[in-house]
Amino acid sequence: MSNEVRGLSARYLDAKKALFEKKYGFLNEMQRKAVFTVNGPLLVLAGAGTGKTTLLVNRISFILKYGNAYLSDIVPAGVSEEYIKELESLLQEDEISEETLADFAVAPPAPWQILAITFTNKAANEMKTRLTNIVGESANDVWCGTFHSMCLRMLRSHSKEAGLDNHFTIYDADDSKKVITECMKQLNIDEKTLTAKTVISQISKAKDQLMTPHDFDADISHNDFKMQMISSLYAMYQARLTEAGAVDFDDIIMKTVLMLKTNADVREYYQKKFRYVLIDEFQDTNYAQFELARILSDGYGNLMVVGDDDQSIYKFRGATVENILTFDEKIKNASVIKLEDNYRSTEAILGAANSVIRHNFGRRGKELRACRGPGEKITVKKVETQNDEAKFIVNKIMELIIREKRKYGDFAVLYRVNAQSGALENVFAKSGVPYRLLGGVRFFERKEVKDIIAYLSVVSNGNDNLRLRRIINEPKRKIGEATINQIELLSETVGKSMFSIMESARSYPAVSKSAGKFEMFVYLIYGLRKIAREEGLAKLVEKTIELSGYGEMLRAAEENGESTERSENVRELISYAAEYEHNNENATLEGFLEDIALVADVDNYDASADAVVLMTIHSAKGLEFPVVFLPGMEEDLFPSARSVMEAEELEEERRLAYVAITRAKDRLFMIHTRERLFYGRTMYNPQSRFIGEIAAEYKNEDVPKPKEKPKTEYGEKTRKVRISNELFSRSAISANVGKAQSSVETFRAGDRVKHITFGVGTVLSAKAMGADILYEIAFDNVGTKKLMATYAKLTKV
DNA sequence: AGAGCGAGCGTTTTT
DNA sequence: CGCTCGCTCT
Repeated sequence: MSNEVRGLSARYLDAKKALFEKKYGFLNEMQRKAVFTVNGPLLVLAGAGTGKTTLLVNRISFILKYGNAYLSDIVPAGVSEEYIKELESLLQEDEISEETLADFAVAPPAPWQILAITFTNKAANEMKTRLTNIVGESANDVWCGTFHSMCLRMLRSHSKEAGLDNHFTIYDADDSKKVITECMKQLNIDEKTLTAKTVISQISKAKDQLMTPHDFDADISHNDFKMQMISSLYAMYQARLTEAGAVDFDDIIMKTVLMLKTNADVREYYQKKFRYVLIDEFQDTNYAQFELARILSDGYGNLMVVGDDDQSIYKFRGATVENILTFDEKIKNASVIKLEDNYRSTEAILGAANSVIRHNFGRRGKELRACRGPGEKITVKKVETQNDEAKFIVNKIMELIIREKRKYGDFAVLYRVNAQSGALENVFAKSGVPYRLLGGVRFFERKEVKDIIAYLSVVSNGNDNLRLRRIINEPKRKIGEATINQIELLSETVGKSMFSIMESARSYPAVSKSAGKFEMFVYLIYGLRKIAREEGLAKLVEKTIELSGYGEMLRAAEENGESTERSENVRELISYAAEYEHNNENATLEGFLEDIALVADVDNYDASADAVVLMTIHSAKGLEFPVVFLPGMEEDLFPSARSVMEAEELEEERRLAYVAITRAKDRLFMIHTRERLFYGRTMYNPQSRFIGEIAAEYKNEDVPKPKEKPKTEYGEKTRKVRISNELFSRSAISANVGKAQSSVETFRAGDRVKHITFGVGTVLSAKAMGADILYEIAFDNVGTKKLMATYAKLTKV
């Protein structure tokens, strides 16, 4: 090769890279680097708000369009001086077309050769939507979903290799617990010796470690009495699931990994298939999930993981931060890229977040850099009770809506435990501020919904003994506990499912006298199976509700004055089925049940609704809000009392605080109370240590003024009212306020008024502020408050 | 079989 | 405080 040609090659490669750099100029340098690094293992440490989803979406679309174009040093044969000049001149253009870049494409994969795994359906859907916006419909063929949905897809295609029935049922946490409780009863284990909760978490841990009941039993560290019991329970539990043709959530992952490990054909099939594997939220993965990622990416070795060790908040349910901390030790030749430019929050908020998280040890070490202005300092507010806390939040929201022209949807109230939501909800409900409460009992966990789903499960899988038990006498069919136990006993001795015993009850003397009742039930299921085959899914759900007598039962309950909520929920399930049918051409009952099992919450947070959102900090991960309130910033609540004993747990709490702080874009309020009623007990806790960890320059401590002596003139008793100098006449206010506010009643100083939250009081002053009126009111029981007319909802008394 | 009542207990949660 | 669970009584 002559010197001249080599020079041309270098110039060609430079021009190519420059063109890509320019095309992706909307990303920062590190993001671009992560997009272009498509070969080999890659760890991206992405701090909060550093554009992680943007990166993932663009990396996938880049791979789809150009494959290995950026890194490749292939130079087309006979590349000419003219051609390179043309490329170089393209660089001067404002816009670089995709066609131009497509010429550089090196072996771009088909969409189905890319596997992108997230933790929640929400994240998966967002990724799909954004990907579709860039690459169009081909995004649908990318394997993009949660760990569980992707594994299920593999298990379904290879159910035989995984040792599963064609129609297996998925048991949720509730189902698992029931099975465990049954097993414990059978083994005569008292809940006082060993709680079902402990057993479940141990089994779950074992499955995370890919330990079968056999492995568990063989583990020498499990030789104490308790572990022996757990070991027997694990074996028994697993046998029950197998009989019922069911898998639990952990099984979905474990069985996939074990199948891939033991079956070379299946393994090689997927290893050849997936040229690129991407895993999101890697800090929340467990051992089994890491193994899965490792095996699936072993064909091409293109495994990219993204995460933030500082946001690992799910250790309590089996996540191992070590996965991300030691990724580059475990996976050879891994590149590491850090994203530290934060586009979300103000300097004050980031400063606070950084100063808190710095107190943790064992970090990868990242420091978020602010790309926005300094912003307002964080407000730390101390109040008396949790009721005052809620009122402070509501008032602040109302104030900021007017002062800063914000929408209700801009606000989030994030708390440590769901039990805090009650006091907040009360005040919100009274104030008239629209709010949405996340958490609590989810739609698919409601009893009536689970019951109907249990019917559908039995229709789909007659072996599902647990679900059969659930509905066999719901509504009442006069099949009592004793009878059911006999069926179960027979089922165990004969080795057939409970349903098949019921089918031929007449031939078993022990239960033959109830055979008539069983037949009714069996025919009900037969009938529903026919409907499942011949009519649509929504029809099936509807007829299940009616033919089972469940609908009748609910209607009867309503006539006795019960709320219509349960009927509504059940009907909601019909619409859900109709929607599923609408969205899936070949909708099957099995697919529907699977969807329900994996898509937990239909009332998911909908950012488009203009309402304040109330939720736990855990649920807020991955979300962002212009204004965030953190109530309950007290020791023993946050950090929780249980965590302060153990350094590791305290660090997890601190990461949780970090997540909470970094949700805020513009404003952050931390509130703590002097006293708090919690589980019926009053606690008096000092402010959270996390407030203390925030450097003073980022926070404003709003220390309550030294106990203001209650001024008698504000009191109900004396009826003396201080009249402010700033008082406007009624007409002056109206004039200032204009037409838009005509529905708001106006008041003048001295008027007695009533506010729905604060009660009765006397107007001290009224002042026009733009289109609104600001009232200062001395409430008889609450002291002085300033209220905006648009939200104050005052009435004359 | 089902109502009624008292004891006990209560992080965080997605799939 | 408010829910669930299990026991007892009808």
